[in-house]
Amino acid sequence: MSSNTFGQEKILRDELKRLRKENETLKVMVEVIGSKCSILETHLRESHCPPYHHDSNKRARLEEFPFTKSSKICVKVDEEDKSLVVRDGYQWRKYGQKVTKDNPSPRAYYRCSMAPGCPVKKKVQRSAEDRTLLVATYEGLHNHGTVDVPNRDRLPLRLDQSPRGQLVNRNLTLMPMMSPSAIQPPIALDLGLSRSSFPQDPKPSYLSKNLSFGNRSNDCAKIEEYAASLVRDPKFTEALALTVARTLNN
DNA sequence: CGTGTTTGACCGGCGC
DNA sequence: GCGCCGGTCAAACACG
Repeated sequence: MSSNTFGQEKILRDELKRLRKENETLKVMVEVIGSKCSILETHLRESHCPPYHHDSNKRARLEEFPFTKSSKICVKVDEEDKSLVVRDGYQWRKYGQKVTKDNPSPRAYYRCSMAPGCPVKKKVQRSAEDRTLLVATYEGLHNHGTVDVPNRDRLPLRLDQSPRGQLVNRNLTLMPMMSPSAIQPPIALDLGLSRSSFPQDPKPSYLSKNLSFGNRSNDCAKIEEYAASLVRDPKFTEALALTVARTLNN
């Protein structure tokens, strides 16, 4: 073996390393782009879902202002994923779990633990209709600022390692630093990587045909319009860039 | 040892 | 008054 061959091998290894890194970068970019799609899906679902007052629970009467005192978000997760975790940028402490009458899935109760005395609570429960949907109901107003945390665990974009080894990107929260989250809850996004990470299913789920709103031309127009407005919004772009940068750093 | 989760017990509001 | 039900508490437990 000549030293020339060793040199070539080293070059090839370096190149392979570089390509792997580039591949990772591209993966993240695809995820972020997909997140836009999920934003639209979440918003559309919210606009279609009636407020969460269908049961006769009296406490629900307090929820008169859906986006100030109480609000609901839907997050798509893997159906096999039993955990009731919706990562929304805040830190939550679980204080209870209960099986409710109208839903076989347990409901988890969380309190915000980011600031002492923060009154915000959230309930997370799997949707009775769609088992892949986690419904998180927020109550109260945060008595602290928005999230700007260096801690990796609180990063908006998180790639979890599932027990089976594939990357599970549970959700993404985009919170422009200037938006008072006390007024509007963070937007939870599903990037659909739990499936797209499988080699046998290379197509990201957000690109798949079964987007629930994709069939109606009216919805498509709405989506296009909303996507365009998001792209024009410098705050959104900034948050997106920040998320990408943080992910790459980690 | 500190922190977070689990889970059975308990509480309070409401309908009958 | 009683029972049902959602929400909360708190002791036990797990984990890093």
